[in-house]
Amino acid sequence: MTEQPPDDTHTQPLNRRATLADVAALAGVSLGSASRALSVPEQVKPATLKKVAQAVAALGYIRNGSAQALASRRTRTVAALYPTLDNPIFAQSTHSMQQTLWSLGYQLLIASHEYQIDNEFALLRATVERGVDGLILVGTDHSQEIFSLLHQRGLPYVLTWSTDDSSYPHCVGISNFDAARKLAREVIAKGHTRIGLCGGAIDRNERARGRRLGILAALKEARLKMRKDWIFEAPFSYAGGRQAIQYFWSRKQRPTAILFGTDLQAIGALHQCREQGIRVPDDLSIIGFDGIEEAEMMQPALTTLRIPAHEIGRRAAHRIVALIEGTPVEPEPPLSEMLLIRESLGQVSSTNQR
Amino acid sequence: MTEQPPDDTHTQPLNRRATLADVAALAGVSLGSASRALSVPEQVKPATLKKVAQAVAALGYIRNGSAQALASRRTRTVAALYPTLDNPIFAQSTHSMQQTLWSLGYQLLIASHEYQIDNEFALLRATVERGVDGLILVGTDHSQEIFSLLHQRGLPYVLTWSTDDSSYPHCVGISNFDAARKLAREVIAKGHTRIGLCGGAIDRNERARGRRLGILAALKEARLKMRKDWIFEAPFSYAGGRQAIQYFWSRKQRPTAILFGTDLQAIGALHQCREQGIRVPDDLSIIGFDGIEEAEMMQPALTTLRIPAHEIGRRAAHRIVALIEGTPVEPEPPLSEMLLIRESLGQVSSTNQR
DNA sequence: ATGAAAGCGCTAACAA
DNA sequence: TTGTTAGCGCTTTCAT
Repeated sequence: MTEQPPDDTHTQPLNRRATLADVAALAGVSLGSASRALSVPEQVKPATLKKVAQAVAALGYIRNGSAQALASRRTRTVAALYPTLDNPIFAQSTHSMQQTLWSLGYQLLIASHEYQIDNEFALLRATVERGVDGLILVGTDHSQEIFSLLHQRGLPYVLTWSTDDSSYPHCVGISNFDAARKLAREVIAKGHTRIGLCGGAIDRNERARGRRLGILAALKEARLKMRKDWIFEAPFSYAGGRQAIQYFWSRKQRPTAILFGTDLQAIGALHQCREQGIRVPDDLSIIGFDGIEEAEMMQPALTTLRIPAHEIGRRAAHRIVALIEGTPVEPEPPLSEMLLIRESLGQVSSTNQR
Repeated sequence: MTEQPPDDTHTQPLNRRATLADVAALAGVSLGSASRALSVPEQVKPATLKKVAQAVAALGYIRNGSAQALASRRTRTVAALYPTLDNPIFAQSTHSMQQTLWSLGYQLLIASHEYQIDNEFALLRATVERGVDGLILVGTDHSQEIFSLLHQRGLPYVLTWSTDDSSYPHCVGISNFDAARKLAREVIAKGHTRIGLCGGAIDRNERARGRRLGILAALKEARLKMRKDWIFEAPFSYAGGRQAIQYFWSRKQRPTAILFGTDLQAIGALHQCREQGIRVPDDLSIIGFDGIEEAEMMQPALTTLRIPAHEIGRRAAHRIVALIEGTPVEPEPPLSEMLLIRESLGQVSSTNQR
């Protein structure tokens, strides 16, 4: 009798992690069938399916995603690259994006470069290296390197948040220019003529640029001019807004209204006004941009413009999956923002006509 | 003369994506040397290194992470599983976690189950399948399934946010029980005897549980009793806090102070009080928990307790890498929280002694 | 519907 | 220090 190598497969647990080959062996089918049972069950006979399922359960088998990705050249993962996650407006879109992708059978890989815009390429490179089937980027203004890499690798991508400065058909967002102009017109309609502006860095950020230009356009329409020293640049944070108030209030000439690039800044500004005893909106009107929930909670409540962040997340998710899977998609219809006129924007009265 | 297959390597770009073999060929070295040049450059002669680097640049070569992971069984990726990203306190820790991991050569994969706690296992499974070297979880209270999977796969993990209810040596967080008791003592010290509590669901959430128990302990010490109908459970959101105020103010007996499970709820409550004309802190004191930046911006400013979210992110990142790489680590020293006593907590006066 | 077998692109052990 | 080579665990033709 020939000496047989021991075959423990059916009698005791493996001392190593179960592979698909183990599953196949235990189920008494070939490796190919086991693979198909998991990936394309409709091509497999129910009986086979059942045997495989039992073996999977018995072994506690979990697919090795790396091997699967290597063999199939697909990862079923989409990456979203954000400037930061520290702004509630981005966190909002993340949520619906993840839910939607999950429901479509994809995972979401989230990363952020924290406004170190030069890191964006490094981040993208690392993400591509790790392996993703598609990307969702924030904004339309990215370095040439980035687009080159994307094209060179044939990676589908969706641009989100804005449609400004781009003719790419897969932009899911609003026109920041139009939105900001609309908001500025409201401010002007309240009688303001002395209007300041606090934006963020506009380098590689067409959102900040579009907002600034939209405001300037509205002023121009109304034959108002923007003083150079009433354009202030600050970080996109509460602290940035505080700095802006300190800056404007240290000037000899002060505006009666300030339009901020983000709600985060505007809320910081509101807080700083309280510290300095500046009455809002009597002494100064403050206007945000984004429409985060916190804006409504402030005292006075912040006037702002709501960006449909959840809708952006949802649509971007559907779109990137369509691009990955080659489903035809129409060019994206524009999304619409909503004005939220609240207490922090006041009518100009004799009080602040100095 | 034998017919030779054309060798375009040196003359024209490849029509397919470059592999490490292409790099090696172009550099005139072996596959192994090329691999080492990228992974363990210190083991390679500078001249070789240079040739490989040039070939990489010339071909625009990017490593295939899946293949690398398959061959090496390491992904250099850590996943962090959050309940939600829609709370600024989590977004904060995410930031420092990512920075730290990146600096240590790891990528961060972020996912959240949005308080669908039953999804946590599915999320973990998908994450493990995709391939990660280690995990960072929020909280100590997870299902048995989760710990089983982690142990079965030999995956290192760190538990964050709290040290309550766990003897696991790799917990990076605070004692929610102690912290909440400390906070409640402050409230009692201000003369409050009629104290309400608004927490969140305590199922699979030892943080919510610890906070509730800490408050009850402080009351007991002071020989105060907690009325059953003054314990209200609401979602961890602004809306949840609003509901709580509606609930408490519809009771015949009302508390003079309410302790909330999170700042999000407390801020929603502050807002609802304004809506209903309830004066804070004259009619009611409101106390939060977390110490998010927004707490300070409110009018009145919210009394709360700061959780060192950034520190948690940083330490968890260092720790998980140490566990992955087998570096010895001490058990985690406890982190400390900080009381932030602000306007929303008032002294009890005759006014609210009904 | 299933089986056999050839890779996917890389790492790591081994030999030189 | 470098080259050679055998896998890593899976998918996917191609037969059957």
